[in-house]
Amino acid sequence: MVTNSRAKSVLIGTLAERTGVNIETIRYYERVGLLPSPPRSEGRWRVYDEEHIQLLNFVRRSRELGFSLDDIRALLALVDDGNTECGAAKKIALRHLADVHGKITSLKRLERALKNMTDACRPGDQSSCPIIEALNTSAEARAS
Amino acid sequence: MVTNSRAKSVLIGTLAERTGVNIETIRYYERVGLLPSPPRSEGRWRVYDEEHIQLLNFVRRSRELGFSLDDIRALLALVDDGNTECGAAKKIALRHLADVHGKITSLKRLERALKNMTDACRPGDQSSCPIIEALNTSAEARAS
DNA sequence: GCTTGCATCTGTAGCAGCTACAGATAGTAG
DNA sequence: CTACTATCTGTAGCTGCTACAGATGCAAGC
Repeated sequence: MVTNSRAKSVLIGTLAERTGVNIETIRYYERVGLLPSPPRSEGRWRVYDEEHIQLLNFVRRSRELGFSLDDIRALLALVDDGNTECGAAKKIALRHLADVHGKITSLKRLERALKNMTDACRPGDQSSCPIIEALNTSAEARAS
Repeated sequence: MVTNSRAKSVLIGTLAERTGVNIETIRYYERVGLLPSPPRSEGRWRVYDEEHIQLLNFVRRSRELGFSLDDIRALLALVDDGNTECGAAKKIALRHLADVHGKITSLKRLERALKNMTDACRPGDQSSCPIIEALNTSAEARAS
């Protein structure tokens, strides 16, 4: 028994509300092939159903985890293929994890350097600004 | 005694080499008002001197520390004013530091979430992929 | 039927911070 | 004079949206 008649369909505004994704962003995702083009009403309005909502939620959560649109396309392709074998998905996630880890490492380095600079700077206490000094001094000079 | 004659001037290619900044990037910085327009040769080629090299090095190091071009513009304005009082520079640096710190915090959260996902995923070990599951499951469901 | 008022439509441009290319000159070495 | 390289300008592309303008769609009230 097909339950088509019970699948309540919604317009883009409702989809946006339900998923917390901006309307313009939804259209953007469709344009770049991340979401399928939904059927249109007589007046050419996009009409979405439950499946679209699930799909967009998947995309939103992936974005919240920082996956690139390319990664998400790949993950969605795996889902579409009914691929339950984890290998490919794990590979994508691990690569992303390594990327995030690398970003954290370099941001921490940055944080330390900035903290050193700002700690050295005590306004009113001296005549020259160590921040400006640091930026004016060559890396080689600072290393020595 | 003016030592103008001893200031060796260089073309953009040499400036790029000396500072490690891409030629196109140098022209871009000039276009967006980060660097002053240098004098031109007869044939309309940009001619730089020592001061330009110093300036571009300042910009490069600031970029390496993650300052935005807007921040760098502000820092350069302080230098130009001969402002040796640290207050303004420190404010800029502290704001940036807070920004970096915030980024680290949210990336760490991300890292943990990703690690949980990938740890749960043992390819070949089970029938459904926990990564895909996680992305398919609503945040509310996961929280409960 | 007609108007009001909102939702949605398409297409385009903007954000940061570059990077890359095409096609035109400038300058130099042989 | 010819090659060859350097530089020039102007424009478009990258990621992931976001914001507009101007044109329609559509339901409700009068």
